[in-house]
Amino acid sequence: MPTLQDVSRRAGVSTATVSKVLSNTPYFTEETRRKVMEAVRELGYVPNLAARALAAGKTHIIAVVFPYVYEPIFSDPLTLRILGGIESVITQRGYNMLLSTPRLSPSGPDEHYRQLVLSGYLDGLIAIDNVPEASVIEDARAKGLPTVVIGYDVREGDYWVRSDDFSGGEQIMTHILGLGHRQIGLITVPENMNMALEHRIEGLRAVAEAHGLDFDSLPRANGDFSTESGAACAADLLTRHPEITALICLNDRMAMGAIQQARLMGRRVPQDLSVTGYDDIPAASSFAPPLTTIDQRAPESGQAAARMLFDILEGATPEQTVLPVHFVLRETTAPPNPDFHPSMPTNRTESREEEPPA
Amino acid sequence: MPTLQDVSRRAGVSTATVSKVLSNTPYFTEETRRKVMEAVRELGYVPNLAARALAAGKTHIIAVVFPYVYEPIFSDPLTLRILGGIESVITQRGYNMLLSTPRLSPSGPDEHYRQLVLSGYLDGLIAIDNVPEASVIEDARAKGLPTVVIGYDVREGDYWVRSDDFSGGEQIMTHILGLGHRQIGLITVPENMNMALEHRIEGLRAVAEAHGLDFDSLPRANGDFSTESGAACAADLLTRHPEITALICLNDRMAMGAIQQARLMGRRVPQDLSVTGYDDIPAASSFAPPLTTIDQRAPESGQAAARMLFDILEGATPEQTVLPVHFVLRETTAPPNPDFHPSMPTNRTESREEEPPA
DNA sequence: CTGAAAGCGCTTACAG
DNA sequence: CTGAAAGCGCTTACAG
Repeated sequence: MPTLQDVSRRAGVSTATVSKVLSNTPYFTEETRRKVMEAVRELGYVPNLAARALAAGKTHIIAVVFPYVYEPIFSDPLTLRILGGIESVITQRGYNMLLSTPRLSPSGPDEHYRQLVLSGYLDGLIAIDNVPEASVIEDARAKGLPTVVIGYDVREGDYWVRSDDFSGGEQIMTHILGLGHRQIGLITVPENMNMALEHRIEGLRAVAEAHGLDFDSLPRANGDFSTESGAACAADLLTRHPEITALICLNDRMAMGAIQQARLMGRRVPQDLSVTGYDDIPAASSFAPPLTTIDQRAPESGQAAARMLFDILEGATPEQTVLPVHFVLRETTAPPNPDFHPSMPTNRTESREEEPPA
Repeated sequence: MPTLQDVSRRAGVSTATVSKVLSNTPYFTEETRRKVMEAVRELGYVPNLAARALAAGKTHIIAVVFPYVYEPIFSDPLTLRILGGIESVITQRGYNMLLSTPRLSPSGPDEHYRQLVLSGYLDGLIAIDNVPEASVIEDARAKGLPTVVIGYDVREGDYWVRSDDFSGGEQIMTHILGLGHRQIGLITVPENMNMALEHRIEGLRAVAEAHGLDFDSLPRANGDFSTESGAACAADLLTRHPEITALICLNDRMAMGAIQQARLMGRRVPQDLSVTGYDDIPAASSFAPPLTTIDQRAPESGQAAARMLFDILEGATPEQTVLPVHFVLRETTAPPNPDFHPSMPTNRTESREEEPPA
């Protein structure tokens, strides 16, 4: 591959001049510029990024960090949408995106990741961080690497973007209560697993208590975000508390699992049981019935985080951002059915299709 | 940040020695090694990757290339699963993954991407390439950058991994024909859009013709992979050809759209209409009814591609790989219903839930 | 406006 | 087994 020196020789100027022309420094004649650009074209010169990085101290690489915690991030549809949002602005600015997925345990992220952060390879870092037990940005903070986190695990002085999870929780509970439900089951995840979900819960709690409900006495089961765990939680809750008329699930996948399980147990959704999700993943709208849920605008939060990072890189001091959340009313919620008696034996086995009209 | 030189001073040895100890070159005393490692620890030394890349000519960065063609890759669930497969082996080998999503037009990929490929920043490249009109690996080929493509748009001498799309097509058609269907509609994408899909079609054709069917006369509509386009195609096909009893869709999202549309038009799936998908995306199993489809083992193909790349990097000459595909029988296919008469008016509006048992 | 020269932080033959 | 020194390909004050 041709180097800067090859270009300078061919153009009959110094390497300094070539470098300046290429980096758009002002102050050189049009003639010089022309000669240089011609040599570049003739030689097919492309700058060596490693050399440039070493000399200039800038790599044009942004790390996007999605820690592996309890499950592979690659099975979470939300991830891809956030990533897409981040990618669009990084690409548009001419930067490159290094996708890093450190394994995160209570003792911190893995060694390879830590080395990467400290290696000088990165101009900036965007991390999802909602796990209270361990941080993926400690080294970045120590090194002073420009960083923005998407989530809640932050400290004073960190830059962050987050979705308004509290409001999402409020909106869900307001909707369910407004429909007339009082026997409400909760499908959540264990405490200390995810701070975003804890804020959703606080939103639920605020509205419930404002309505005089004892939130802590509501039946509750913990899943792990997966569809399967949602089904298991629903089975547990509906057998232990057959009086339940509404199930609030903290993500869409658990909601979809819960609906399938409820159907197996002879409950029609939404007639005999209302169910809500959270996230509005692509499958939510094509699910049958389409899921009532919260759209947290994942791509926008990715974009906001990336823009914030570039602001920092340019020396600005951006404002922290809380992104609004949007309630999506679809077909899995309805008023409680006064005629439904859970003890009534149902002999319908799983039949997902309608019977032909009589 | 401390440099190699700081370490060498502290340890009382040369930088050459430190470098060798760190890179596990043999031939130095245990004592030297101990001194060096201690200095490294005390100083918290982390090698500068840009300097290492420049000096050694190896960056430990692998680019993963998912071209944008007709739609954002970030809305395709398959993408994430392939990416997950690739990531697992790249991480395990201690490499970093640069995710690049060039915009691809008939005149080739965008300039920024081309610069990246030629910049010396990359040790290797893994690209999805199924679009016949333009290649994302031309520059990599010219430069001699180790590359493996997932897909069909390859030339003699390229390394590739692909899923057995032909067999997938065969298996689908065998299943549909075996059920007794002869009035079959096809939901595909336009020609020259995707070579993998063309191989699926050839598989369908082979089996159809072996059964004496005139494949080219089968009703066919073109979508664009999206759920919405699947619905539109189904609407088109079922109105123009109400005699259709089975719809073969070339991906799951179009199949899900088709099923929703069919229901709107008063067809029960699978009783009045069989529908098949392709890909077995996560939503396929939780769809109602669960989708009969083909599992193309996306994560495995990602892994196979990454392993192949490391083989090349180590100087081996790996074999091209065709990955087997797996038929997934679920609940959207059944024998044709002799009693169904499409002309019969149906007054059922969209009702995704069962009626209560009489 | 242009160039000579030092320097970014490593690795790698080559000597010893 | 260890070290001196050149070199990877750029950028950046500093002079002129």
